Amino acid sequence: MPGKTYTISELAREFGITTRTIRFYEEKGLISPLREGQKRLYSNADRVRIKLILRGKRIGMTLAECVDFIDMYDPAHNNNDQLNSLIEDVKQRRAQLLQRKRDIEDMLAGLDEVQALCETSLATNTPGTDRKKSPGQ
Amino acid sequence: MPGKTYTISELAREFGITTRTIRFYEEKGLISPLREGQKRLYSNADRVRIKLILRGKRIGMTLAECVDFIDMYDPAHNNNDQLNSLIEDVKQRRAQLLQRKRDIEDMLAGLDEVQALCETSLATNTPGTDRKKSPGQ
DNA sequence: AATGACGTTTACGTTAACGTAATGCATGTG
DNA sequence: CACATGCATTACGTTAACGTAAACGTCATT
Repeated sequence: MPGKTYTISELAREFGITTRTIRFYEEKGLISPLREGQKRLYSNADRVRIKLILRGKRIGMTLAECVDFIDMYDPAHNNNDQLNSLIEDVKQRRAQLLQRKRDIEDMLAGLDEVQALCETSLATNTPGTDRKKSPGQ
Repeated sequence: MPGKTYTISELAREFGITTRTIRFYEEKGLISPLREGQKRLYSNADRVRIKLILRGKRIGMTLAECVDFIDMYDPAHNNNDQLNSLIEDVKQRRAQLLQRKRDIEDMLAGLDEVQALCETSLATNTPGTDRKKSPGQ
């Protein structure tokens, strides 16, 4: 089985991005699809890389950071020195991610408060009718 | 008590950003410090806003999104219509944040795998000595 | 043969988020 | 007083991450 392949516009549709974006990622060395003549042919591995890139972007990573992150997965790390430095990288990234996770949890807590305030405000705001300025009680 | 105030460079140091950045945020209407003559005087409220901006940025929000987010907290929402639309906003943002939280958790899981691989690899990689290419077993 | 749907390359344009001078005022300090 | 330090304004420069337009190739329909 040769593995399913994708055209550029298939992937663009799937991920809700433009073909320009995909070509741009290639230009930047983020993906390297095969060619069938002139046309690009994307493997499932390419597809996954794009997915990882978009995931990274959602949490505020630059494309360069995304690459770094993705590169951790492929086994180009032979000797102990490289492995050790990779482990250091992993530690750093984990710390960063945990910070961001805290950020998100704080913001979620903030949203909870806002929503609670809104709802009690709605409840006391002349419930039922809601005309003009709601005259002072 | 008039409340503590800060100079621009105090805040810059505290947050590890440049004064240029702080002035830029003002230029964009993200903060509006008082003036003492020519000099800017930052209140604690200003300080908190900066903190919130930086938190937003860490998880990949644009400055505009940060403003939107921060604005949710101040009670400029009077009538029911505004409150309801605010609640809608909150819902959307919560969904987005939850997505990003999932993204982060997935990435953390990925890091766990990578680290595990590294460590087993280190363990079997001729433990103790580590010279040249470690001849095939 | 023309139309349209897809693909390609090349190249200039755009926006966000600052960086980096250059220049000037005010204040303290040896 | 000369000089350094801190803050200010004005304005041009820069980088990332694409957008957008032009101009062309290739099939399958019509």
